Amino acid sequence: MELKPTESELEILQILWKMGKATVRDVHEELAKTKAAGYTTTLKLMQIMDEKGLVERDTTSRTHIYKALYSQEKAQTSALNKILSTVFEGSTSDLVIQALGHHKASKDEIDAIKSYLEKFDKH
Amino acid sequence: MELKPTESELEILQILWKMGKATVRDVHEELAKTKAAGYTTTLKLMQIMDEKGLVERDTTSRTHIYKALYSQEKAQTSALNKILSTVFEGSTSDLVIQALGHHKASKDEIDAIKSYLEKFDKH
DNA sequence: TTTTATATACGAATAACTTCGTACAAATAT
DNA sequence: ATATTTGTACGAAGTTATTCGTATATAAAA
Repeated sequence: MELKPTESELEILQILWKMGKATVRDVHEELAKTKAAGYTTTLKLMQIMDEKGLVERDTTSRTHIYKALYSQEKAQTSALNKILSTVFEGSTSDLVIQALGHHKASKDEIDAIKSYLEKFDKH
Repeated sequence: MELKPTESELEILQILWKMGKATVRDVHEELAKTKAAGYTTTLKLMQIMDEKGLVERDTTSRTHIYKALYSQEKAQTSALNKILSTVFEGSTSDLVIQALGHHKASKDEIDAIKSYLEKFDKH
């Protein structure tokens, strides 16, 4: 089960995560807002994603309805694992501190992280 | 200045970050430990990286000496930016919490993060 | 000195990913 | 009814990245 979305596939997944269910046209129009691409290009990509099992589609109607099978959380975990091993030498704390340092989180975000960290004291 | 390392180039950069300075053979032997690849493949990649400005090389001797110009920190920032926008919808706290949740940090790491967070209270 | 090992350069084959054109079927509009 | 629009399927061209073979030069070994 070698299922790792490519760059373009990830763009489509992002839209599917937001929309839940969507047609090729839905996705394509959303995509067109930020990127120039032909309709059949999007179609082809989504067909490939279906073959790979990244999405599933309901083909009962002429216009197929797609939804993501590869979840956002799976993508998050995979992305974190990858950069941890390739650029952070496995150090979670380095990653976290870098993230906090360069992408200034809001007060609320900081609080959310602090309260999350409390869990680690609770045992 | 469009300088973004590819997957293979990143593997080589990782080795250069560790070694500081290295020859093609140095890098290739290190690479061979985890991956099968011909010597000239590594050579070619490193030549391309030189053209791109990802590395620089001293060519005064027959055996060229390479070192990374693209720093590990730059790679870290770039990697974080990318996954923040592609899979974390820009939420640093989501990223941090996911990172802490799935890759259990050691007590020391948690402490390092906590003390880092104190800075955010200091104003 | 002659062979052998090791180095770079570079063209080209291969592979992976992306994009598009065309064919054709079904739905909608005229 | 006929034309137009909208949909899928699919082959293939285009692009980018990766891999490798061969030529050639230098250094080291025999």
